[in-house]
Amino acid sequence: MTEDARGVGAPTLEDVAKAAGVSRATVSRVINGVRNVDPVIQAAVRDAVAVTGYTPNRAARSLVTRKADSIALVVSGAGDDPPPVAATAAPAEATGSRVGDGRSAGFDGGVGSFMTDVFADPFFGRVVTGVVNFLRPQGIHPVLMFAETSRARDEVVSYLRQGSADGALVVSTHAEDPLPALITDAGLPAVLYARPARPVRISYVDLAHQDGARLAAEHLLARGCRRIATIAGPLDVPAGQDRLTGFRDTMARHGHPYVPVAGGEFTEESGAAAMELLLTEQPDLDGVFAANDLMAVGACRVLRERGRRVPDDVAVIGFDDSRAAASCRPPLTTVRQPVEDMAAEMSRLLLDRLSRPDRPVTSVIFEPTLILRASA
Amino acid sequence: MTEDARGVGAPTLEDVAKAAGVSRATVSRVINGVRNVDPVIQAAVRDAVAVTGYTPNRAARSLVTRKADSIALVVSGAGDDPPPVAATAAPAEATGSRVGDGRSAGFDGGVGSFMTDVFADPFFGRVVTGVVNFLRPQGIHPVLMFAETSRARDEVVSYLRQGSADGALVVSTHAEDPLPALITDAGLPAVLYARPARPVRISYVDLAHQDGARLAAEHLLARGCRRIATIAGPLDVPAGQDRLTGFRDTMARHGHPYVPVAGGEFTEESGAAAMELLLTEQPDLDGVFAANDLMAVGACRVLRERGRRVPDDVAVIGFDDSRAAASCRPPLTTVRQPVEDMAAEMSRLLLDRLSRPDRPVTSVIFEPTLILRASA
DNA sequence: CTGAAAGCGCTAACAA
DNA sequence: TTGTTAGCGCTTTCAG
Repeated sequence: MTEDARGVGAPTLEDVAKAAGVSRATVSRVINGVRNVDPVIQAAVRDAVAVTGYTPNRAARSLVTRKADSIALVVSGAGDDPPPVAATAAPAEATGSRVGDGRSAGFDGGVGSFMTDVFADPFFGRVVTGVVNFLRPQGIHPVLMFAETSRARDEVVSYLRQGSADGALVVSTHAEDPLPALITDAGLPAVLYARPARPVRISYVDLAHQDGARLAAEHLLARGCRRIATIAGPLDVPAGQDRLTGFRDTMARHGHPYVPVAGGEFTEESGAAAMELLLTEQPDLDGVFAANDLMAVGACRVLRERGRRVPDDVAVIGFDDSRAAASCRPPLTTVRQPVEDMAAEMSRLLLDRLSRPDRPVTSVIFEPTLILRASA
Repeated sequence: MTEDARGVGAPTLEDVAKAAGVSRATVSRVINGVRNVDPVIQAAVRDAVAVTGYTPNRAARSLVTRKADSIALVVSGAGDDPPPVAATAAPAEATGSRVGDGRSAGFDGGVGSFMTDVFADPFFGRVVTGVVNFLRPQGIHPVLMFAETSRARDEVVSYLRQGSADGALVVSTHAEDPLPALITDAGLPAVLYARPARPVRISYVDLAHQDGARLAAEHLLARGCRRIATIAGPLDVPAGQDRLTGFRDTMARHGHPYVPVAGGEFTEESGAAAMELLLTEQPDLDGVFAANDLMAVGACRVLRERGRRVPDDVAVIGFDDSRAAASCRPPLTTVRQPVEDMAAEMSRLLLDRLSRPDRPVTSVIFEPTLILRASA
């Protein structure tokens, strides 16, 4: 063990200054790359830094710069507070919880459930990938927060107000999510993934969902499908609504005013269930557009189980181009949503706003593209 | 917009003190719940806090307490640095965070791939769930970091040394991962998920993998299976090795000195491939133990495709009791690894160590349990 | 039980 | 170009 547990004796600017025979200010300058420092002195300082093993203290720096050099990555839902459990004024600190046997007692309400659902969807991993890819080179790392209850939301706002993070990247999973409004009302910088269901003056990044759905419809039609149905996502979230609308519009424009629709929840299971329904209503259908890949995978499974060949009997198109699309059997033809790029752009917008707070609220809309694989 | 953009005029202790007609010290006391404060004054202070909308400044607090009230959640690999791009002698220490223009050129090597893989496994989401469930009530939120290259590892160490986080929760994905050693060598507090492949003086939480494998073997045997094979995980990671060893030992003890083994990578695809191999070697097998659920799911798929009924013709047991186990068809009988609880315990150990740095290195081993479902 | 005062380590004027 | 000097907002002795 090499001492220096970041505890007490951690070297400070003062130490380095002394070692280099200059002032604190000078050391600070070279460390922060400020111009106008004699090259010779720069070298001396660098040596001193190396010798002393100096590392700048983030708290001290933040205190004066008023920036945390940190951002929060928030996954937010729309839930209310969990059933007002015990009113046992939480004794601030304290922990305890001798684990023991194993089985999770599932305390703390539905936190686990919310988070489990979040991670079950490949979407979130892609967002993190995009965010980290962009932020890490800038030396900043996201603080992960979940805001599925009103208390959790307050904590997010409070966290930001304390200056623990300079801003937030918010991924909203539900339409009625109050967080975006809470954040902007507090005057805190944030960028959303996807346009908020209710208008809020906040920057966001989104996809032209309708265009994507149009691409799917046109492809199905061009392929010769004539008895086409669709599995929609939740209609209370803009993405679900837009994908359905876009699909219907295009179908109508091409002489198919009526399209059978079954609703799903963006999960594989719900997609399978919807497919069953559709098959009942129209046993001879020859084309299906699912509003996301997970549902398309479920649909494919059901089609196979029902003796339909994909794509020979029924062509299937998904949406997102998530990992599930490529590993599906057959591989899914799908509409690509460049989640990683969008997440990176979201980060860029936030950093931009942080460096120039006067910057106006901006949105960036990405264009989807059709990815051709085997299912259609 | 309601002013107070956490920018300039944020109320400070001073403001609250003034409003309450007391000193800063007193306000600080009530805010931090220190005893010995006149109830009347306490009330007055609380009012003042409410009126002013005061929120303590985290940087200022950290500076004096020397604690960040934050921990890092690190997913680490064993990779080396990406292709030695530019040899631009890295300017010693320094941070400077010279932000660039913005646009992420998708550089930084295969970060995306590493992260994508991480999220593809249901394991990680469970770890996060357990960690957040435990940490959030204490008001602390994890900073997400990936340490798949040597540079990334250095950044993690540096991040901790800067005091940006008080300690680290490390989930290692590879055997040769140098991070645990790097961290302890720097005298920084950390807890690992799973025993390190190479001995390191560091606390960790782990599962009695061998016992789990024994449970699986015994169940298969008790069920009447006699031609049993196993799909192993990567043997360079302790979990993979132990699950195989435990299975083999138990089988041997019960008169089955030879067990066909096919290797997998803990992924569904590799499990499917392994199953194919096994079927070739021993077409009449009637029982399979897969070292994790994902591989078991792949195995089930292949078995079905090859006309075997599960569990009638072949019984299948998985490991982990991940979400995939329950949603598999048929639902998987599996050995449960209480990941969420283990992650919570890991957090508890770290917090414990942080509050009492003298605490000795500790490990907690959880016992697996057999979860009976339909596949065996 | 409360107030006064001394910093924590760093940056950013302002001088020199 | 470099050094001096104020603080940033908070906790924490140490008096009172």
